Formats: sequence, C-alpha cells, structure tokens
Amino acid sequence: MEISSHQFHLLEQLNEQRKQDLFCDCNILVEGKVFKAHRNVLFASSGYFKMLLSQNSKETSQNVIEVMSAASYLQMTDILNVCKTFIKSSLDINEKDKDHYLSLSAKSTNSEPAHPSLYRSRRKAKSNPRRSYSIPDEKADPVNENSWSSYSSYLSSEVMLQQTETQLSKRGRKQGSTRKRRKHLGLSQTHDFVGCKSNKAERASGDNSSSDPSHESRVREEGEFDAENDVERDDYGYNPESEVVPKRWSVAQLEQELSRTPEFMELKAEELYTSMPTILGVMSSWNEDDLPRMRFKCPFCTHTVKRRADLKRHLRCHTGERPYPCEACGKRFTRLEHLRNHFQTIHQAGKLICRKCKRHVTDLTGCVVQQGTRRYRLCHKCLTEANFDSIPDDLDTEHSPVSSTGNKRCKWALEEEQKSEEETMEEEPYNLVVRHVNDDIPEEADEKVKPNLR
DNA sequence: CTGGGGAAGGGGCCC
DNA sequence: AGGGCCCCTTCCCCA
Repeated sequence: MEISSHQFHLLEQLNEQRKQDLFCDCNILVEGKVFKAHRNVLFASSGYFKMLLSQNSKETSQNVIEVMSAASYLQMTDILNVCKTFIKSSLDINEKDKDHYLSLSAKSTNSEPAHPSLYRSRRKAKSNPRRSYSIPDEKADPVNENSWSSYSSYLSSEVMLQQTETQLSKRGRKQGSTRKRRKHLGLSQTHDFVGCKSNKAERASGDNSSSDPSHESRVREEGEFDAENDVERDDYGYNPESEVVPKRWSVAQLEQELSRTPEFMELKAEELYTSMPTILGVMSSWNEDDLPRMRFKCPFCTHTVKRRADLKRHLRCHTGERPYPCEACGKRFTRLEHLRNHFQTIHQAGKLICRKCKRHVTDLTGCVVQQGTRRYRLCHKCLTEANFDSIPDDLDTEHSPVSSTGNKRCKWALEEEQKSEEETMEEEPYNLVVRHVNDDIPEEADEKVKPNLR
C-alpha cells in the first residue's frame, strides 16, 4: 500500500468511525446541535482545539488546587472539604473511564494483566485505588497528561528492557550482553524526573551521566527540585510564629507558604502517585548461581532497591509525604523512627548528656531544662553557672527535676518562649502520640496547621 | 570565615 | 510488609 493511499484510507476510516459514533471522545455543541468527534483529530487539525484541549481541563484542575491551598491556609475547612470532594469525584470519573478503556483493551488485545498496586498508598487503596498505567491512555486524566507524557518514554524503555531481558534470560542469560543492553537502553540514566537529594545511587551514576549530553538539563531539573524542596525542608512543619505574629505576605511568599501546607504536599503526592507508572522490577546484578537478582527501580530517579517496602519508603522523599507529625511542635516526618528520635531528643531530653559541658548526667547529677517545647539536660554545676533562677516545677513524667529557662537564652529559646507565652499549656509535659495522618479525616486540616499540644 | 556538633533524612538490612 | 536499628551524609547553627 502506498503511503498516500494509506493516509487517505486512514482519514476515511476515521470519518466512518465518527459517523458511526465509534470511539468518539468529544462532543461539540454548535447552536444546540451536538457533533461527535475524535479529540486527537481535532487536536491535530486545529490550533484552536489544540489550545482548548490541552489547556482547558488543566486550568480547571490547577484552579481547584489553588483554591484548596488557599482554603487550607485560611483554615476554611468547608471549602477545603468541597475541594477534596471535587478532586475525589473527578478521580473517580477518570477511574471509571480508565477501567472501561482497559477492559476494552484487554478484550481486544489481550494485553498485560492488571498491574500490582505497589505504588498505591494504603489509605488510597481502601477507597480509591490508584490507576496503573500499563497502557497509555488518550482518555487519561488531563490533569496528569504532562506527567504521563514525561513517563511515557521511560516506560517504553523499561518495558522494552524487561522484554529484552526476558528473552535474553530464556536464551541462557548471557550476562555480558544483558548488561550491555541495559546500559544501551539507559537504565542507569533514565529520567531523573525528580532528583533525590543525597542519593547514593545517583552519585554513583554521576560518572556515567557526566558525559551524557542530557546531563546538564537533568542537573538543572534536579536543581529546580532541590530549590523547591529547600523551601519546605527547614521548617516544613508548623511554624508557631506564623500564628502569633501577623505577617505581610507578598504573592510569592504566600505561594511559598501555601506550597508548604500538608494538604498541598498530599495533593502533590497524590498527583505523583496517580501519574506514576506501575513499579517495574529490573534485573540488576547476578548471583553466584548466575541467576538474575531482582531489584526495584524508582520511577523518579536512578535509585534501585532490593525490596518493595524500601522503594515505598524511598518514594516519600519524592512525593513529600510526611505522615508522622510531632504532637509537640507539629513538625512532620517521613518515618516513625525519625519522629521518635526527634521527640526523644527535642521534647523528652532523651540524651543523658549535659548540654553545656557534654558530660554524662543522670537524674541525680543533673536535671531537665525546658525551653518552650524543647527539653535538655544540664548537670547541677552548669545549671548553677547558667544562673537559672527557677528550679523545678516538676513537670516531667520521668520524675526528674525540670527547670524552666532563666535569663540565658539562645535564639531559638527566645522564639519558642514567645510562643509558649501565648500557649501556657506548653508548660505541661508531652507524650509521644503516634498518629499516621490520613487525609480522609475531615478535621485533619486543622490538626496539621495547629498541632495537638497537650 | 571556619570547624564542630546536633538534628534531620535516607539507605541497608534484620526481625 | 511493616517496624526497628544502625550507619552514613547533609544541612544548619553556633562558638
């Protein structure tokens, strides 16, 4: 068949499909009359529709995100809930579309079975299972079109890799050729869509990527991500001052603050999870038995791990999820152990070391000093030298004497005291209460902004 | 400006 | 699979 006739035939077929209302995914209303159409044809043939189809739904989505962020910041819980409902409902609709499409595809092509839901968060899996993008879908959620397109080449190369390696392994697992092939396909250099800071794997692959022409752009992308993360890194958690001292916000500052809100990060994580391809196992190295060893590759960076659970944990550094808030100060953590460490060292004076002279102290040789939400230990000698005037209200659950700070205060102590003056209940001891935050809990918005102090 | 120490964060691995 | 421990690195604050 000649190319020109093929093109003509193709257009003819598309027109026939349109007339028979087959695969039409778009309705155009003209003077009360509805015309069925194919979006890809409209997109390809009209600049106007190109703009309309590519921007319209995205704007709607971004709008609701902005509204939600603002509502979160202003603690307008009703509006926040409406936004959440809206997003959920749109996800449900897309889910149905997706399922419908996949079922059709499965019938017609008998392609891959449903993918394991490894990237799904637990809470989401309960009520609103995330999609698995095994098949690129034109009807996919427009919100995530960009993200999906970002992954498409990655996905195709990975699928290709898996197929290739399966074939190779069937042929007797030629180790060398497999590795060459993998390198050729760029396994260690796949899209660093989002860079992971202090990623050993990335550093290890740095040598390879340094000669890569695309390295520069990747570095730039990573830099952008780092800059973005820098915004949230230091005081991602609750900032007491923002409650106490009214500030004048520039637009940029406001946007920056909004991007720190747990809701925003949840939503960001949600988007990332939604747009993420299913987890792909990669055959990384070879055992002594000459068997391939399975590893799990992060779709956002070059990092690979042995276990799915480790990958799940690793993903939080990309999604920004911090499900473990500190009850005392509101700071949030990606892991329970980090929260625990933080709580013990910061709020419980867990270290039996004098903060000043660094000597070992016990309840007999020293006491606990409380500064705002922070606690630390001082030996009696340093305590006397520090000239702390008030000794112990016994506030500690550990039966050790506790002193509130006197006139020697470091910077953060002053800041925290300023807050503690506002909130007298901070003088009471804290207990570590572990709460895995679930964004389906309605009052969560309040709790995230205002930590549950006791 | 610099070095040291603390806190946080991330990876590997064991239970 | 999740929790927990250990280790290492990075960042920030302070002297």
